[in-house]
Amino acid sequence: MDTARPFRLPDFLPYRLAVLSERVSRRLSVEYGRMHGLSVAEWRVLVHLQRSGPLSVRDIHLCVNLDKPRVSRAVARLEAAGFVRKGSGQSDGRLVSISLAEAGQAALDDILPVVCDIEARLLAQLTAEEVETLYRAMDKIHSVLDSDPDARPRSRFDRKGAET
Amino acid sequence: MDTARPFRLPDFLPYRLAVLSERVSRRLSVEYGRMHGLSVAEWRVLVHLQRSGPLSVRDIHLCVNLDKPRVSRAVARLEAAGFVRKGSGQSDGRLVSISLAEAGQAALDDILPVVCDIEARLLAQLTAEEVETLYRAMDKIHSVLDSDPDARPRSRFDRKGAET
DNA sequence: TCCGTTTCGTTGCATTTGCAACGAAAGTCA
DNA sequence: TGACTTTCGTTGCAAATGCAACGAAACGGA
Repeated sequence: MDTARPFRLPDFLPYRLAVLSERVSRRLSVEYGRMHGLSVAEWRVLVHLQRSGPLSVRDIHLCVNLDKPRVSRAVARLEAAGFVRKGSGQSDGRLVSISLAEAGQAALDDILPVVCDIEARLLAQLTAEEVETLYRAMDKIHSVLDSDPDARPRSRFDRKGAET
Repeated sequence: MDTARPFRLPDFLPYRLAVLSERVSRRLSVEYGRMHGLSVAEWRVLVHLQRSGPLSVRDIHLCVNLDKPRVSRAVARLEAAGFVRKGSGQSDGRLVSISLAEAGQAALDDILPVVCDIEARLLAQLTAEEVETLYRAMDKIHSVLDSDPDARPRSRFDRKGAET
C-alpha cells in the first residue's frame, strides 16, 4: 500500500523548530531590545562576558554560536554604548581583551530578571519530567548532527552545560 | 541562601532553541540548496503548494510563517526557475493564483525523500515517547506565547496539524 | 453611482547576514 | 636571523531580511 503520508510542513521537525525558536527569540528581543537597544548578538556577548570574564573575540565566537564578524561588530557597538571595554591583550598583540564595563553589568542586572521570568513562564506549563525530556531530546538531536559531516560542528560550550 | 545560579547561556531555553534550530535548518538547506538551489522560503512555498493546491500569496503568507514580501519574492524566483506558475485569480482581480508546475513537482519528488530521511535520522535516537513529549512540550510553549500580547501570533496552520 | 476604506501583491530602502579576503601579529623551521 | 605559514580581528561586499509604503483592485455605504 505504501500510503506515504502526504508531507505536512507543520509536522516537520525542522520547520517546527524554526517556527518555535523564531517566535521565542522575537518575544525575547522585544524585551532586551526595548530595554537597552540590544540585539541578540550583543545580548549573547554581554551574558557570556559576565560569566567568563575578559575574553578575546575568538573566545566569544567559539562559545556563543556567532561568527567572528558578528562578534566583532557586536563588540564595537557595545563599546560605543559604553557597555564593554576593549584592551589589547598583553602577551599576544593580536588578541583583544574584552571586558564588561559597569554600564554593561547594570544593563544585565536590568535585563536578566525579566528574561529569566519569561523563560520561567514558557516552561511553567511543563512538568519537571517534560522539561527534562525536552532537553534530553534536543541533546540527542544534537548528537546526531555531531556525527554528520555535512552538519556544522557544535560549539564546545553547547556540548555540555559548560564547566568553566 | 538564594544562590541565584549564575546565568548560563547554554542552559537558557531560548538560546538552546535557537542553536538547535539553526543547526538543523543549516543541515537541511545544504540538501535542498545543492539539489535545486532552493532557499528555505522557496522550499516552504513549494511544499505548501503541493498539498494545498493553487493559492494566493496571502494564503501562503498566512500558513508557512513567511511575511508577504518574502513569499512574493520567493514565488518570483520559483516562477523564473519554472517551478511554479502564476495566473490571475478569476473572481478577484487582486489575487494571484500560484500553482505548482511539473518541474516544481519533480524537484519536490527529488528532495522530499532526502529531507524526510534526514528528519528520520534526527529522531532515530529518540524513543516514541520522547518524540511525543518533545512535540507536546513545544506545543505547550507555543500556547504560552499564544496568550502573550507581546508575542507574535501563531499562524493558524501551525496551531493544529492543519486539517486542510 | 460615487467616494472613502480595506485588502492584495509588489517594490523601496535601510539594516543585517554570511562569507571571503585582508593586514597585522605570532609562530615555525631552516 | 629570515622567509613561510598560521591565527586574530576587521572590513568589503553581495545577498537576504524586516518593515513601511505604494498602486491597483474590491468592498461598503450613502
